[in-house]
Amino acid sequence: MTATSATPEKRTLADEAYTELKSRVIRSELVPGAKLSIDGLAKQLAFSQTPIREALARLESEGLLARRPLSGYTVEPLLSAAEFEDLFEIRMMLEPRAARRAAEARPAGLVAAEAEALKIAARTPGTGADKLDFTEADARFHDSVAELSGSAQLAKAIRRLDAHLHLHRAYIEPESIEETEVEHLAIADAIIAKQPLAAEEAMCRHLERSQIRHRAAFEAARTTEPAPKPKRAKATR
Amino acid sequence: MTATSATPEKRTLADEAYTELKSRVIRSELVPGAKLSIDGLAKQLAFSQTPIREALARLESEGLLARRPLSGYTVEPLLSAAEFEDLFEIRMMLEPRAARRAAEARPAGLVAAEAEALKIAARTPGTGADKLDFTEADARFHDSVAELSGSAQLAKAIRRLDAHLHLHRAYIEPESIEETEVEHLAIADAIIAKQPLAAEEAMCRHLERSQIRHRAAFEAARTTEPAPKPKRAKATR
DNA sequence: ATGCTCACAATCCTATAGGATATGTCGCGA
DNA sequence: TCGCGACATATCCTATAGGATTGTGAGCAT
Repeated sequence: MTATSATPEKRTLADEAYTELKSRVIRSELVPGAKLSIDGLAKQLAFSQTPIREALARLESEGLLARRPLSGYTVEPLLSAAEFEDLFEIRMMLEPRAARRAAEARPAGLVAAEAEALKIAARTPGTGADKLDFTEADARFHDSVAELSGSAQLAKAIRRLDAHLHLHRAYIEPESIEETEVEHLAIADAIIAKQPLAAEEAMCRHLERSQIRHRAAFEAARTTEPAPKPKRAKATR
Repeated sequence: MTATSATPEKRTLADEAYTELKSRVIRSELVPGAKLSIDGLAKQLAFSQTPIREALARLESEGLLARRPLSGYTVEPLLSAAEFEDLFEIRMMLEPRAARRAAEARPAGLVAAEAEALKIAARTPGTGADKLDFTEADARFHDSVAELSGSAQLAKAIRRLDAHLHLHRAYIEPESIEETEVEHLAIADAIIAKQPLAAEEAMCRHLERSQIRHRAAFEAARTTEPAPKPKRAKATR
């Protein structure tokens, strides 16, 4: 879940199914409204129903899927235009504060390693990278800043917005990768230099520009596919 | 989930198990660190393992339980003092804004009904009510304000803080019920009167005072039971 | 007496089959 | 054309069995 997890944790089949299904939703292999059949997925992924059920339950509780009690799971729709704006409004409430707190006094011991890790996280994948790679790198950086805020609650709140998940479902502007990296580095530098106000300000500006960059792509995604209304959403067998 | 859901939705056994277990955690029948045995719970609740697993998966994804892959589920610890302060800091970022937006222009159609509902939600249970009733009433009011903000994203973010859940786990100051109601009514009046700044300010003050009220109880809870360290946490059979 | 190794029991995880119930569709009659 | 009832589908739930892993406790060596 966290980008900084270094433990080689044991992975159960339920975890496997969870990440696989989540990935499919994010990369739009499962479009909004699509129906998910439990034993269909079980056969397809080649393990039994139990781990599938657990994965679906988790995804539902995260808001990616909806469950209608005796009818099955379906994929939740994309963010509306209003929800998109709301999402960034909330990010503007939380993330600049996280950046500020990350730049404020912290135990000065492991700063060197942290600084290094942060600079690395700020980098975006170069040429030849997938769109998804870019989204994930961006998510990792924002997660890192949130973690460095020192507030587990704040980090959790930011993570649960699932901002990058929603953004990638809508689309990505690949030509903005370099801009993003510049802005990330500005934030990272301010944090490392322990300049709280500069970090807060840099995060603010980054979010504003990111919102503008994504808005275009988002509008495009909404208008090009205005809900084809398939009356029989084919179950993913 | 939402306090305003009026649909008589169908409830599966998994839902049943979910609410039952969540209730047990909130009312501290299941203390932090307690171990949850799957087939123990299945026998106790008298249905099979599958719905139990689904309920546990959901609770884990919400952060109430922790899962160690081949060892079972355990109840997550209470908020630490720092996390308690962080939680209120985040609430201060989100909830006053929600109150402001709720007071801003909304479609003027259903205002009468909404205003009535909000005033009702602002009331706290009178004498003879359980502590849990008070917590739930408080949660309902804050949820109502969040919903009235018109931003589904903001409402979701606030809801996912699970603020009242954490507070009730720690304890409640029953003598502060009247103060709470007064403050709630001030917020509700400002919203109904469409005074955004007043509503924001009232929510701010309410949160500040609420933080003070709960802090005492919270400190007490933390000091009176400083983790008894039971080396064999008894599984709830 | 202390520390280490091994075996046992408990528990979790997975897999599979089958019954009960609700949904959605199709066809029939008014 | 519209409403009603039966069928097929799909889901939810149950039950059970076997493989895998963790943690405990006994036994032995030092």
